[in-house]
Amino acid sequence: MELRSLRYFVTLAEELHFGRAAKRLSMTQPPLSQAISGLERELGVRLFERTRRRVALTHAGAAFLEEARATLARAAKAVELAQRAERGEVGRLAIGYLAATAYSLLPLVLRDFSHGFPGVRLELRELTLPQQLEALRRGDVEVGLLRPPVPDAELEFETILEEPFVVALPASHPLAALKRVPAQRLASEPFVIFPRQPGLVYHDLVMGFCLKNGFTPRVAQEANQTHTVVGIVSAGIGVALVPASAQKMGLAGVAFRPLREATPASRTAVAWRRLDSSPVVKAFLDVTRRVAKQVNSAAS
Amino acid sequence: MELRSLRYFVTLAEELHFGRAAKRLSMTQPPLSQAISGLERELGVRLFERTRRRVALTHAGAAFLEEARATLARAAKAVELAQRAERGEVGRLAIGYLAATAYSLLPLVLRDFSHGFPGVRLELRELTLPQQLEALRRGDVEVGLLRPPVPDAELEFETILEEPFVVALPASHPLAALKRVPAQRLASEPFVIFPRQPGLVYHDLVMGFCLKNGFTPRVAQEANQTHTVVGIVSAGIGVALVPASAQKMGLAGVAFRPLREATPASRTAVAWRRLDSSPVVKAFLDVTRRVAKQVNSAAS
DNA sequence: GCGACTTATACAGTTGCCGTATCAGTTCGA
DNA sequence: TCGAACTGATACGGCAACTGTATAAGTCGC
Repeated sequence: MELRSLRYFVTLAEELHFGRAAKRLSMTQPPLSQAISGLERELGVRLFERTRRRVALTHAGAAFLEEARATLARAAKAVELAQRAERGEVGRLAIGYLAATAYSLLPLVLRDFSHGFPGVRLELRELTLPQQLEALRRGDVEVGLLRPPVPDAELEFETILEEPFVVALPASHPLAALKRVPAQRLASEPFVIFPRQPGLVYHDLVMGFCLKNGFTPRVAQEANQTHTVVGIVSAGIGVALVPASAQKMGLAGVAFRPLREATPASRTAVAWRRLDSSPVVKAFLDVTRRVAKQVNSAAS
Repeated sequence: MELRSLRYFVTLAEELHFGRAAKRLSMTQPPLSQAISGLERELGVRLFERTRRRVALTHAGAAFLEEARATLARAAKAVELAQRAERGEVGRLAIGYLAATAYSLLPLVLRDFSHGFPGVRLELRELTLPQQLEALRRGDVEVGLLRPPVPDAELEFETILEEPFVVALPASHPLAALKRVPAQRLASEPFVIFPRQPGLVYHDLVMGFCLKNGFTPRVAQEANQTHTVVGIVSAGIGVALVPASAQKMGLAGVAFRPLREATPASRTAVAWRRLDSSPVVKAFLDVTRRVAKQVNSAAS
């Protein structure tokens, strides 16, 4: 049995007239007669009650009509879905992200992506950088929002966002009265700082900045995630240098001030498996780049 | 697009090998290659990732596979359903029945029918005889269990059950002490009787029986349904002659006793529209006849 | 680097679908 | 009552599309 037979059958069932049905099907009446009787023979079921003058559905025909329509609809849906899938408009996408991105980049990307691709089910995993690398390798997530670099030949990444570091101070701290903080004034402050770990550059960036400005920071506390660092600052333990987007966290008890000196860039990147040809991933990367461009231009 | 293409596609998606897929499809490899690339061209979607040596599904192909399988399954279901419909194994059937049959014939018929034809959804309507005739004419029910005769040329009926009348007595009535009641002993009793209505024969049957036995019953109360009559008897208002199957009602406070004399037959019939060619109706009639035959032979 | 393997292409034969012509039966009006 | 119009079925020829055989082209493994 072929879909063509079903299309003929449904049309005839609607018209109950071979001539008109044939016309609607852009064909002549004889082949339609043949096709229908062929279908009946194939099924072993009389679908139409035919006098020489009138056509009516049998009970079996009525039952078949419902299913035939459903079959045709499902076939159309299959085509539609395949085409949308190729354009990356359907499927699922697991996204790994650093807690630090959850307040700035991620929500913007998610808003744009879910708006443009409502057929894609998103799975969100808040993961640290090493967890993300592992998840990407294992295929647990398809893309990750993280800090470059990504030292893995299987993975590819692209820096999408650059922002300066700012000083995070307890709200009551005297330096919070300044509009811009000179680096020198931090020389005697206790620091909350990212730990030195292989693959994590923040420790080196912050240390390098301090050394360049003539002092070695006194480490009061280490923490390896930005939101943890900011939380510790809000508790009054010390000051910290954090990416400017940390201000978006909206945490009470913390003041953020730009530095007078130029800081290194805090970079955010998106990473994916090098071999991944998924159109959903491609679409996500496109959205991410577009959103990041807007964020960058709005910041400058 | 045709189902053949889908069958080819699904098989190839399962084998991921043109040669083996072609073998499973009882064809050679070249036409399969052509059919698949034709399908891809028609959809405008690459379904397979093909190197010269390996075949893999694309993401769009995976999405299409799911729908293609569903489409084929639905098509198979359509065929199955049409064939079962022609055998009367699916559909719906609205049954009208007298309250009197609800305790004896109807449950037996329903049990057998729903067992033999689980695909048929039953709709049950308890209706009086004139209501049933109207419902049958209007097509609200396809079949009816009722009292013959059926005075309508559009309808056909068949008597399926004959049973004697018995006396229904208040449980405390002196005559309840007898094993069989002589008709004469009812001469002075107050009677609960079916009203005289055109098309209803019970009134005439009961009156005829009494007259034949030498008395005219004194009418204490009229009621036009058997279960109402029995209810009134149980309230002590009088005695009544009712079909033997009324005993199945299981109503407290009523005793049933056979009569010493032969009574007219209380007949039950099944009726349907003369033009109705529904296989479901045919199947129901068959079941009804079979069940009635068992009931009749068990009673004699 | 050669052989085996796998998919794509070329070409010819056949099947099967479609259109034209026509038949057969029914309905309706004169 | 008879014929004209209408409707579905059948006959037959043409053509498109599918299938099979033969073969090319590219890849993997030894």
